[in-house]
Amino acid sequence: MPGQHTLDETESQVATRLSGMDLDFEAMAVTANLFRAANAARNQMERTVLAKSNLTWTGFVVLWVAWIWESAETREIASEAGVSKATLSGVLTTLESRGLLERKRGERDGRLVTVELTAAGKRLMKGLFPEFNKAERHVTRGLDRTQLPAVAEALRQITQAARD
Amino acid sequence: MPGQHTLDETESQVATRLSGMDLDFEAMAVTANLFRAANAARNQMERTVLAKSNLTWTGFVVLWVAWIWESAETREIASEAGVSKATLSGVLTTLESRGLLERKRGERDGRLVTVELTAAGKRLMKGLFPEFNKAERHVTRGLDRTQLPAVAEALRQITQAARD
DNA sequence: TAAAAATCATTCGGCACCGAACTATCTGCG
DNA sequence: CGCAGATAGTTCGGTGCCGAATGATTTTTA
Repeated sequence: MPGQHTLDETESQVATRLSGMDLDFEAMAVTANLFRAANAARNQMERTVLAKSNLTWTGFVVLWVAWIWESAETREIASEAGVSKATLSGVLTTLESRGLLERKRGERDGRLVTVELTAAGKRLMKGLFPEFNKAERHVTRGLDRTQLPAVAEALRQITQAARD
Repeated sequence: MPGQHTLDETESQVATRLSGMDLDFEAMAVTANLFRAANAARNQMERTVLAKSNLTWTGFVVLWVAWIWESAETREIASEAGVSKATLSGVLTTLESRGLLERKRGERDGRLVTVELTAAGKRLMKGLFPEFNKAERHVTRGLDRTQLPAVAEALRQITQAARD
């Protein structure tokens, strides 16, 4: 019964299947595991932390950005959250309809919209974020604490490089 | 003009805003940068490599898994690709309608479906993958080559930990 | 061996997600 | 001033994405 492959099996199958091609296997291993890790961590946190508050991942990230910055312009939120402005527009509508945040037209510049959490939104984040952080600790528990800053830094480098 | 914050600005704002709370800031930095990096890399690769073949990220990953394993069962593809079987079902329908792969009912077990690339699918992957790998090299170019294996290993640890 | 339980894939409803087209507003240059 | 071009956000159409419910097949159990 095939079915489930381990990470090692997958990587060795990759090496066999692609041998002879002129490829950068080390870069491949980094990106492949980057996506696997991000996916696994996201799914884990959605199930264990976000589901009970009926929040999607992106909804949470949007609330988080607005919370951290007290008040934020939409283009800024889109950039921080890593979604397009089209997506953000829909997500904001959802969150606004649930009373978690408010849109405000810019006064000085009528094109801009700033977003601010409502009291309910702030309350939610205040209760939720410590739990979220516990999950963050959980998914990083396999790493030496001393190497955490180096891993974070490596990921920052990837982010920079991917922005061209 | 606020608008765009750098990574450093964001992280220092986070530290200020959350100071006093009992949080694991190092774990937070790792996961926050994990999602940023994965998102940035994915968007980059979608735009530069996948868009011209009119493939979505998930479509590409699904093709990739089936290509690497010659032929794969759907539950296996879903697991490797990091999507639910519900999502996979739709994606397979899309890719099948474009003639890139074929579904085959299991003969021994009638519940199973195996997926195999068509000739067109194999041709596409053969041409596309080297380009994809160039993009992988591109997004990791900010890292020391000597540290690549260690970064890949750290990401494997996160994947493991997130699978509970 | 018939009925119950398990396993696998698909369908369904609802939100997320994007690029492209559109509307509204602002800025700069003549 | 006035209009061309830039910039911000929303809308639109089509896919991805998930959990829950469903349908189909196999395995287990009584």
